[in-house]
Amino acid sequence: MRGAQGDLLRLVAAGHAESRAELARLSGLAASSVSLRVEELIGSGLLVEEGAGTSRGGRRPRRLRLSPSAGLLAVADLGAHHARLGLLDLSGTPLVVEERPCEIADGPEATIDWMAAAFEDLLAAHGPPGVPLRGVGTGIPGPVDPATGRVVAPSRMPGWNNFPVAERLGAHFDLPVLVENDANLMAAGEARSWPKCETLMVLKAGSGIGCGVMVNGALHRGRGAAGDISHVRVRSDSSVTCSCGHDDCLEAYASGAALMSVLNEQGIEVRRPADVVALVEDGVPEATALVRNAGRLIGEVLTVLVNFINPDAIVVGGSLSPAEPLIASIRAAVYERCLPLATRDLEISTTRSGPDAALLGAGSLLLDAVLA
Amino acid sequence: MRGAQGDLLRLVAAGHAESRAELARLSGLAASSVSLRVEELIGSGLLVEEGAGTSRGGRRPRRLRLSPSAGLLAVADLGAHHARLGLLDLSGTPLVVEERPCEIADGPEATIDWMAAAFEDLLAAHGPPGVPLRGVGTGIPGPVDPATGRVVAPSRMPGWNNFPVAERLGAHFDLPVLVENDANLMAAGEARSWPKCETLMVLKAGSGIGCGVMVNGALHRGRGAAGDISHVRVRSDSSVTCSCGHDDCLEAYASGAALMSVLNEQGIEVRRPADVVALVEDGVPEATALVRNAGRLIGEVLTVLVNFINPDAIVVGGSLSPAEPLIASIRAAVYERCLPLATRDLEISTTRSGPDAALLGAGSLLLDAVLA
DNA sequence: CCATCTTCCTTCGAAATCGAAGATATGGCG
DNA sequence: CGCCATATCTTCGATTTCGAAGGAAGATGG
Repeated sequence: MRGAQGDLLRLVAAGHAESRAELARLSGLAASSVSLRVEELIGSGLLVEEGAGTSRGGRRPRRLRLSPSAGLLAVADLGAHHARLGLLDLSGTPLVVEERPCEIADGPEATIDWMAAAFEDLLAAHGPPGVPLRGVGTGIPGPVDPATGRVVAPSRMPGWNNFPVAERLGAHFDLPVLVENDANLMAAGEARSWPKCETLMVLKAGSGIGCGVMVNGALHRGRGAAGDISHVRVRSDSSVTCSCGHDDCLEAYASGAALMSVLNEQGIEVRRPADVVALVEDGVPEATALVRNAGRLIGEVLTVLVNFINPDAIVVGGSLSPAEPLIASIRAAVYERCLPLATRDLEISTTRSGPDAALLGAGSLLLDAVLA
Repeated sequence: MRGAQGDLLRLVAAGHAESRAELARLSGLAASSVSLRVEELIGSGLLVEEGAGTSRGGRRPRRLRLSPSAGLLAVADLGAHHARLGLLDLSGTPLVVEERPCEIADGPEATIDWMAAAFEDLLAAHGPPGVPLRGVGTGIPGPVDPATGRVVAPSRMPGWNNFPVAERLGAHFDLPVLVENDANLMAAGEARSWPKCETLMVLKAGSGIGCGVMVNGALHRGRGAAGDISHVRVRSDSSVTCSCGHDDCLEAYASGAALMSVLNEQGIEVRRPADVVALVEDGVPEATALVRNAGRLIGEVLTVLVNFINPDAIVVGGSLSPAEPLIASIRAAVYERCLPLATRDLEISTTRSGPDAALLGAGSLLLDAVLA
């Protein structure tokens, strides 16, 4: 997929362009060059022409789409006790998504080999015959060094520290490989659902607290830990020591794990963050109060970041996100304390991409590698 | 300066490239095309060949520089009671820099007209004859809407709210005009001195507290308030109401103005932030303690941002920055509390560009407009 | 001092890209 | 319905860009 043609494909795949004219506008190439290239791409079976779009006052554009047989991407999102796995076509549309149990504590070798086998599984069961796999990618619940594809100092992944995940996964497939933090993938996935938002913060509120940032339309990786807010010190009366060794980390008060441990101590049995959401929906006051407090603490941290980054939107996802009081108190804290200029057009809402956000994000980022 | 040629000029002007070979590497153009273009640019008097560079194991490169007669930029940095003004050549090198008294409280019309006159002044006195002015720009001690060039909701600039600064300045000069927040300009200026740092936080500690951010080599503007940290709530025993109406803003404790007011209450007379620095250098314990506390508070705020953005460096500038205890306690707070991954290669130090950082930044940003 | 390697830069035919003009298709309006 | 304005897409000659080959200048190492 040599240079300029890859650019055109990417624009179509990412949903930015649907016609030759749009491609010309967005790519900066002359309309005639675009036509030539598109003809070639159609000739080689990567693009297909599909009906006509709506007129904007003149001749209707001929819609372009990636051919469903252009290729497949196999993507995964690893959690502590289960993994979501999916196959996407090159435009990022899911063919299948499954959730399977999987213990990350089994260590990297076992988990990655299991993932490779699961991908083969999905391909055999759902892959249209003759359509080649073009890339594989996975999200990891911990920091990933963007340069090397290694996991770096994860807090809840025993045995994974410094493990070369990308390398191991690449040994199974001779293809472009993507390994990225799960919250970062969520951010990349949500970005497709927020086309007007150049800078976006995506909060993953589950048993941990993660956050991914898109700045100017691109994922901001920093040194691999960018977006981390879980070990920010929060204002609090009591004093709790976090697993990281510091006192009063956000994670120690507002993560799903923290909420669950408090509830369990109070004799209210919960096993997963979703159970907390259920309690809130049932109107159990202890749970509601806890969730509301968590939202306030998270919101106070976001306050600093909103003033600093001025995002266009804050998206809340993760297994705790369906709990209404969570987002309500995040909103309250942010709107109350941030600069008017920063909140004037700021939208704070729950995920538009749903539980597959990370898989979609993996697809989106993989495209860049596959169509390079 | 049509497209591709502008790109080449910009690479030379910004100091990224010094030879045809480097231009070819950085611009992505073929070496032969670069040679052609460079020949034209030399022909039209914008570039000059100047001696030979150092060999990297083969033939020595022929050094390229922007012609001193290619053009001038007039830039300013407005403060509350004075302004720095300068002329730069197109490679951003200052020809003159002057500081003149100037009351921003006189309102936008008077100030901007004064600035225009001062620019004419400088040109008459120091502009080489026949070299055209190619752009003007200024820094403003308040938020600027990047889209319109208007000042938005500034806290200490009576009469400036919503004033179209860029428009008024443009009325004096029919040229590209840049209006930008002063801390943002400082960030753009420092960035040239930190060539290996893709993402950079630049703190301006003066009578106020400002901050500018470069993300992936580009200034991050957000909605015009990006980088604002002055109204972050800090942990504190007492309770102070800030001018913004909220309690316990960083600015109310750690800004130069706040330090000065405390010192004056204690009967130690200070009029400018530099006086505070002098007291610290004289070993006056009240001043040192205050500055150290300010550094700690600032550092605690930076903690959150460092974890989130993972900058490559934090640069401290502004009139308070020469006070050693300030940066020492910022360092202490950040290194103590941030994630190891975020601080591993993080450099925290004082300005490399000195007091002209904002002027240099204005030049750097103006170039993009002038050579577009 | 000479062969060899590296890097810088230019030359020149091949290939890609452009842009102006025109062909095609559609909506709007009298 | 016919005409105009608008937008999409193609054709084709002019221009730009590329890339392979080679010349120029210096480093390296016998």
